[in-house]
Order: sequence, then C-alpha cells, then structure tokens
Amino acid sequence: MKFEPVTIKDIAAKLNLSTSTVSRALRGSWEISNKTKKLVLEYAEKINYRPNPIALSLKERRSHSIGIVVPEIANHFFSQAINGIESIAYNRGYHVSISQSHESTEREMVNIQHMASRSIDGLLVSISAETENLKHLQDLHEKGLPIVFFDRIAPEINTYKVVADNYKGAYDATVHLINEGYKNIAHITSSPHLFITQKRLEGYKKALEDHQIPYDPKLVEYCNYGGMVVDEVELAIKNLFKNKKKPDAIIGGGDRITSVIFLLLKNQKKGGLKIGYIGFSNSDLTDMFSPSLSVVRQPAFEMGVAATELLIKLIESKRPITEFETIVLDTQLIEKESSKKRIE
Amino acid sequence: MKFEPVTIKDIAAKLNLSTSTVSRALRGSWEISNKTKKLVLEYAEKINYRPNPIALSLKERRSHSIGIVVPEIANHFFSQAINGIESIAYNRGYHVSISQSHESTEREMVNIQHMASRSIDGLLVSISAETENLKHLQDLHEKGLPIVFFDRIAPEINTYKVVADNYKGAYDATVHLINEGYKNIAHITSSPHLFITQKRLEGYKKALEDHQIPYDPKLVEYCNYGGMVVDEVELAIKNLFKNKKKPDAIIGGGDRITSVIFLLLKNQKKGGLKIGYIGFSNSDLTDMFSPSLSVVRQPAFEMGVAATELLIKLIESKRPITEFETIVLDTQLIEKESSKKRIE
DNA sequence: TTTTATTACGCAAACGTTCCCAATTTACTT
DNA sequence: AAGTAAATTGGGAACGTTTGCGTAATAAAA
Repeated sequence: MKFEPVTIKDIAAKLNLSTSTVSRALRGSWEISNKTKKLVLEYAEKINYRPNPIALSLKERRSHSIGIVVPEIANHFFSQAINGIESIAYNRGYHVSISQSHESTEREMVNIQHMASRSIDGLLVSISAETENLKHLQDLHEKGLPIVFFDRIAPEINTYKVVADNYKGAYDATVHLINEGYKNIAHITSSPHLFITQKRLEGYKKALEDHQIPYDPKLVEYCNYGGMVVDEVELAIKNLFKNKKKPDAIIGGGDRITSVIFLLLKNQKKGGLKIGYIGFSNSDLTDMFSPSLSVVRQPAFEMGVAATELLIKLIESKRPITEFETIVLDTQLIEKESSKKRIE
Repeated sequence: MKFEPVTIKDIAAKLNLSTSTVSRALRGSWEISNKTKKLVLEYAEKINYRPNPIALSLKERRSHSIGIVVPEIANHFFSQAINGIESIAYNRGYHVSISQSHESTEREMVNIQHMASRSIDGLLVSISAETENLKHLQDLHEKGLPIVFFDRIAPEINTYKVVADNYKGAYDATVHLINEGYKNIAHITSSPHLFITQKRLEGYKKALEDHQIPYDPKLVEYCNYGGMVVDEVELAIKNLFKNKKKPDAIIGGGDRITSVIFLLLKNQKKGGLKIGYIGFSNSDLTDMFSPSLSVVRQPAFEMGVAATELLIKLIESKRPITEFETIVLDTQLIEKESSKKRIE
C-alpha cells in the first residue's frame, strides 16, 4: 500500500508557477508578490500540503531529530527523564527517537550505530550497566556528533553531562539510617565502573566516616546488570548475610535493584527478619509497598530537560564548543516506613 | 557542530569510479567485476561507509520506520508492548519512533500529524482515553497510511486490530471475586467510549448474570482520563460509597487506575475498611503491595509482536488488503492476597 | 578481418526541497 | 521615448542514492 503526499511540484504545476516560486511563497519570502503568495498559500492549505521532511533533511543535512539511548523505558526514572526530554525537544522542533539497551553493551552499540546512521542530529545517552568500553561513543563523538550524557555518564568523554547528586543522595540516605539507629548499613548497587555507582559509594562512605562508623567493603555488593537479572541481586543479599556482622539496613541503588531487593527482603521477612531499607527509586508505586518504601528520588524530568537544552545548544552552535560543564541536580530523600526503626 | 559522514561520492572520487559503479558494487550487482567489487567493498569498509538513510528514503519513498502512539510509556503495559514491537521491528529492518499522548486527544493528534509528516511507513496506535473523534486517524487511513490498532482500538476504522480478551479478563476477575464470597462488586474503569471498557463491562455483567447477581449501574464508575488525574479516581470511589449498598469488592481497569485505587483504598483502610480488590495491571511491582495485588495481566509483549507483524504485512503488501482480522489474545488472572476473603 | 555477443562501466535522471543566479516584467526617471 | 532601477519570477544545481540506458572494451563467432 502506498501513501502519496502532495509535493511542491504538484502545486507549481497546478498554478503554472515554478517550484522555486512556490517554495519561496510557502516560506513567505519578501520577493514574491502578495498576490502569488496568497494564491499559493491558499491552494497549499486547500490540498493540505506538508513539506516532505526527508527531502528537507537531505537538503539541509540535518534531520531535526535527536536520539535517546537508555537502558529501558519500563523504569520510572527513565520514562520521567524521557518526558522531560520530549517537553523541550518538541517545543524546539525536534523529534525524538527512543531506543533501549536493556543494559546490554551489544544492544547499546547496535542502537547507537543504527541511530547515527539514521542521521540524527544528536544523541542523549545514559549508558548501560554492562558497558565498560566506550569506544563506539568516543568514535562518534570525535567525528563531531553532538552527544550529551545524563545519569549514567561517561566521565572520559568530554562533553556536557547531567547527573543527579548521587553523592549527596547516598550521603543523606546513609545519615538518615544512622540517625534511625542502624549500625551495619549495607549498600547494594550497580556496576562498580559506573560513575554514579562510584559517587554513591563515596557519599555512603563519607556519611559513615562522619559518624565514626568504619567502612566495611564486605557490606557493599555490586550488580553488574543493574538488577535486570534477579539472581545477581539474590546473590548480593546472600553474600551480605554471610558476613559475621549481618547488616541491619540496606541502601539500594537504582530503580530496578531497589524493587528486587524489596521483594526478596519481603519474602525473607517471614522468617522474622527486620531490616531498614531505603532505595534509589523514582517509581510512583513505592507508597503502596508494605512497609511503604523510603526512597532517594532523582529529579528525572528536570535532568531530561537540562540534558536536552544542552544538546540542542550543542547542535545549533555555529562554532565548536570546547568548554563543557556537568550539571548536578539535587536529589530528594523521602522518608517513609521502611527506613524507620520502629519500637516493637 | 557538524558531523560529515562519508558518501558514495567520496568513494567514487577516491577510486576513480562513477557513483553508479560504486553503488552497484556495494550492493553486489553482477554486472560489476569481482576486482572492482572487492576494491570498493574494502575501501568502504575501511572508511566505515554507511549509506545515508535519508537519501534512501527519499529515493525509495519509504522510511523504513514505524510510528508508535501510546498514552504513556511510564506504564508497564505499554512499555512491555513496545518491547514486543521493537523485537519484531528491528529484526525486519524497521526503526520505531515512539510518542506519547498522555491521554490527551490534542497531543495525540499533534503526534500523529507529526509522525505522518515525517514519512513513517505505518502507524501502531493505542488511542488515548480522552479521544472520541477519530477523524484525524480516519483521514490518514483513507489516504492509504497503514495503521494497526492495539489494546485501545478504534472499532470504526477498518484495519487490523490486536486486543487482549478483556471480556474474559473481566469475567474471570468477577467470577473469582464472587467465588471468594464478595457480593457487591464494583467496577472502576476507563472512559465509557473506549472499546476495551465496553468489553470489560460486558464480561463483568455476564459474570454477575451467570451467578444470579443483579447488575447495578451504580456500581460502575468511569474515569475519563484513564486515571491520569487522581481526582477522578477519588471521586469515583466516593461515589461508590455513597450508594446505600456499599461495594465490598472493586475491579479496577487499567494500570494507572488500578494503582491509584489501591493507594486510595489503602489510605481508607485505616478506618477499618476491608475490600476485595483486583485490577487490570501489568506492573511487576504488584507483589510488593500490601496486600499483594491480584491482577488481570494482559499479554502486552505478545500484543506488540502481533500488531507489528500485521503492520509490516500491511506495509509490504503489494496489493491493497481489504480483509482485516482482529486478533484477540488471552488474559491471565493472577490471584494474590488482595482478592481473598480471609478469615478474621 | 569484420561482425556480434558479452562484460564492465559511465551518464544522467529522479526522489522533494532550497537557493544562487539569471531573465523577465513593471515602474520610475530623465 | 528611452533608459534604468526595482520587483517578480524561472532555470538549474545541489543534497546522496538508485537505476535505465548507452557505450567502450574485450572476447567469441563468422
């Protein structure tokens, strides 16, 4: 089946004008008489003419579309970030194209290649938990493709970045648990090579230090697939409880990890386990958990907004930009039941 | 900043060949000598040549991309469906372009127009709860743009459709509640004009009828924004409890409505309210609710797969298709705590 | 040797636009 | 009336590809 849109040629033929005249009339050029302009505009309106964006892209050598690469959209943090991205992009005349890596480096590379070859004007990326080697991105970046990272940033690539203040988020969460009276606070987090993981760990350590609690590496467990596979989280928990000093509280990193830990803890709790818990999550369902879940919330929407503004700035800049900033947005600690040490 | 990809011309110039020869060599045409082919292929590989899809689209008058229009991606049903769509699309060489209506007719129209004018080859649509007038879609459909509906289908447009068996889903849920001993089963659902809403209502009624329970329209409440605004759900619940015969169980329609009802019920429960509850939901977090939530789960991924296969069939078909089927996939009732009448 | 196939390649048009550079018309001076 | 300036419009190239057709060069047949 085909779908034959009307072109500038159709208008030109019908009106006995040249395509150049029609083209100019359509964009309201001053060098076309009002009479002709009106004629063209009215006819175009009548037959519902729409410029062919493909032809335009070919001519202008830009597609007015930006690509988004995220681990997965079925994650409230990312879907909120995408909403932020869209809110800016559409207003600025850009179309967005979303793709998911599902935390796999390979899919991430394929998607990025695919997008790059589909002539996007720029890329908004949050790298997968599995990704360590960033050569594919580095290459594109060096060739001049505008890229902005958000959340899961790549420190070694010199461009704009937007992150939540994971250091402070983890710090606050840890302090909160300490203040509640927890002593052995564990941390189950994402891949150790992710920058956000490192920042969270630093915040966690600093909070312990500030409260004269020695840092015990055995209380930190990493999930290399960001919680996409339940087994890795299960193993992490199992490892924690193998320690002689069992944790009495856990801080979870990332939406996925956070909810999986919660589920596993909930199941274990039947055995009388009582653990303080707080997680990094942007889910809007955490209030419905039982106990309701204390969370560190990231400003996902705002991060999307900021990243998109930077990307468009990069795309539309006449001269190459070499000074790049990293925008850090505040996290929010939301205290609910799961992190409270209740009197029993 | 600009990003200058290498073109066929660059190869031709470098190798002292014409663009036609290079083009033919690249696609392995038989009328090019093996020597030349090898030369071209190797050089193309070396400089990492990628055909410009925009130029190709312009030439072939198709973009190899399909548009998705859903209410929102921050909804597990839709994100799972999108995963299903992607799984097929990418394998068949199609790129997908996702857009969200946020349950608003206006945004839906804008998105659809935008996509149509961006030369997509076909459209996968799940209409917003607010949408009643389908003229925009009807127009495009009549102009020959291939469209397949899934989940929120438009019965009046004659094309392929893919739905879950909402009738059976609602029937099963209702019967389950009846069997648990609930007497006054209410139903809070989406806009009355949505086809799925009607089907669910039918299933609900039939189940009541089969168990000699009279149908009471006062036990059915509609949310015109599909639960996007909390107030409408709150009002729905309030209305239900105004009845002289107060409901002792509720069936919620849609992911969003389901979780909002749950939250509101949970808050009310402090006052001693005890209500059987089951909802249509594809969230993977319902197990963590308290009580864990009984749900009717829809085969979201499979629906995405089926819809995409049909759309591609439509796009690639040589002759116009006039016989359209509607695929109905089974739902699954998952019984957890929230729908059980426990002995107290 | 000349004719006829066959092989391997180049030319140029086309897809829908924009835009530089004329060419034509109209209006204004002198 | 003729000349010039200003206002409109058209021609055609370009963006990166594909592809029908034409044409050299080579090989086979006469």
